[in-house]
Amino acid sequence: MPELPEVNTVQQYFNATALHQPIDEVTVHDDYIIRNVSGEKFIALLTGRSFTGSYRRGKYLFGELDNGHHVQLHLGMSGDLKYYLDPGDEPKHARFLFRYTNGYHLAFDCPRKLARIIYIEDLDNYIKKKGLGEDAQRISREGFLALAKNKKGTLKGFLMNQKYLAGVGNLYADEICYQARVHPASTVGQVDEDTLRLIYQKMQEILAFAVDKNAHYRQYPEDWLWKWRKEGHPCPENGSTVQKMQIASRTTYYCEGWQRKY
DNA sequence: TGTGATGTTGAATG
DNA sequence: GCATTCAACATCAC
Repeated sequence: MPELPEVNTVQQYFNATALHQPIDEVTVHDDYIIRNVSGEKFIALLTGRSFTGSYRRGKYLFGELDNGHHVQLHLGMSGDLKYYLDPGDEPKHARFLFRYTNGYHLAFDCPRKLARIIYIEDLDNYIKKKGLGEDAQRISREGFLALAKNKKGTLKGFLMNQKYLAGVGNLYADEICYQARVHPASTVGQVDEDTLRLIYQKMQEILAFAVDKNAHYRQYPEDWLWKWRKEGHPCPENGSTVQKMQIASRTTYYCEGWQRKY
């Protein structure tokens, strides 16, 4: 579920299901994903509390508690939330769940266990210490350009580095590079400013569209790379075939000849 | 059977 | 200290 638009969708789900109702009971099936406190401690910290709001920064979602503390709900590769009444509807890989006063449950489902749940007393301090970059949708164009200056790494590695900007992952990085017509392996510092502005603009358009569609990729335009992102597929723009290579340690797809390399 | 997958991290390297 | 790369993490699906 995991890049910015997907996490935004989960945040809306969280807001619609988790806020302003006391947590009667916390059940922990597997505390592997709870990284900074034990399952026991987690139960003690949350029982009787309620969530009053949420804050999302890139792929990082934080539930705000009525004591001012926060719970980080990072989805990893396969995290998801499910709200349900009948205990029989508990998802298969629920690692922990809350039962509310109204009898409903909210479960954190996570097959691959790469999620990261953190109990945080001081959110500002946590984010600062972590060095988490500004949200990709909220960063200013000037801020983006300043970050890109003199970077020696690849464009894709830059876009995906959460310390620079938070929210872009593997799929959206490829989409942004494709639509801006820039090769993902380009050296960031070599890309001229007009092109960086275009990359920023495409990033905003793509993220806004995906957020608007609640990250339901089936509703994405047919000409998005995402729709035919596989090796050897013909590129609709110039008749070349889609290439596959590793960039910044991630599988990357692009159209040779369509995307200029700097 | 083996491979790869929308994630991050910490160690290693330049 | 900073920037960058990459193996490791746990599980499932093709």
